[in-house]
Amino acid sequence: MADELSKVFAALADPTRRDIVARLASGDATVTQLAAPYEVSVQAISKHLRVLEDAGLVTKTKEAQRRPVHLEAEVFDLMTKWIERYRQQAEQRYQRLDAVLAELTEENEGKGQAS
Amino acid sequence: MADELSKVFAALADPTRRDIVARLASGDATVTQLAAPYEVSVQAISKHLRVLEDAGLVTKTKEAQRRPVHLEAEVFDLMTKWIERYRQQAEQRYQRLDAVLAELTEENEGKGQAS
DNA sequence: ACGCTTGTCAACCTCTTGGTTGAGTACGAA
DNA sequence: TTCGTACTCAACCAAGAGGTTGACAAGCGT
Repeated sequence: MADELSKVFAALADPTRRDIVARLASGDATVTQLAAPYEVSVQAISKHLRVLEDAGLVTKTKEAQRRPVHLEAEVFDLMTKWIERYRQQAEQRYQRLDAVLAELTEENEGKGQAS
Repeated sequence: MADELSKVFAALADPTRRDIVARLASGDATVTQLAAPYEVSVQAISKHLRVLEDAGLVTKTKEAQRRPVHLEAEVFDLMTKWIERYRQQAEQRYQRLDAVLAELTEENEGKGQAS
C-alpha cells in the first residue's frame, strides 16, 4: 500500500483491530493474550497485528518466546492533524453560511417575506 | 459493512477520497467538477462519493442535472473522540513509565549504577 | 422535439483482505 | 534432549474494493 496515513486509516477500519488498540491502551499484551477474547485463530490475530505494526500504530518486542505488543501513541497525531485541518475549515464555512443566512433574514425583516 | 466508525475510517483510507474531502472543505462541488483532476472515469468518482456518503462524511443535493456535494463536518467528531480516548490513555501510561524510570534513577543515584 | 450534459446502474475484471489449516522455528521447562 | 508453548510463514479460499465499459434516465438549451 502507499502512504502512512492510508495505512493508519485502513488499519483502524477493522473493528477487531480497533478493539485490540483499545485493549493495548491500558497496557502491553502478548499475541496469545490479545487473541484470547476472539473466536478466530491466533494466526488471524497475528495478521491483524502485522497490519497495525505496518501502520506504525504498534511495536513488537522480543521476550523469550513471547512478543509483547506495545501501542505507539505518536501516530495518532498524524490522523488528528489531518482531521482537524478539514474539520475546522468545514466548520468555518458552516458558520460563515450561518452568518450569511442571518444577514438575509435581517434584510427581509421589514418585508414580511421568509421563504 | 458494519458500524459507523468502520465506515468512516475505511472511507478515509483511500487517498483519492481524502483528496476529495480536502477539496470539499473549501466549498461544495458537483460530481464532474470533483472528477476533473483525476485520470479515472466519472463513474469511479461517483463510486467514491457513494462510499463517502454511506460513511456520512458527505451529502448530495439535487440541483437540475447536477448533484452538488457537501462536506459534513460532524462525523469527524466521532473519529476524533475515538482517537483522543486511546491516545490520551497511551500517553498517560507513557508518562507514568517516565515517572517510574525517574524514580528508579533517583534511587540508584548514590549507588553509582546506571545500567 | 432534439441533442448535449450530468450522473447513476449493471456487469465484468483484478487485486486485496480476512479468514482458514498445516507446517516450521524458537525458546523455556522437565 | 525432549516436550510444550508462543508465534510466524505459506498456500489456499471467499468476499469485497476499485477500476473499467456500456447503457440508461433526467434536465436544460435551442
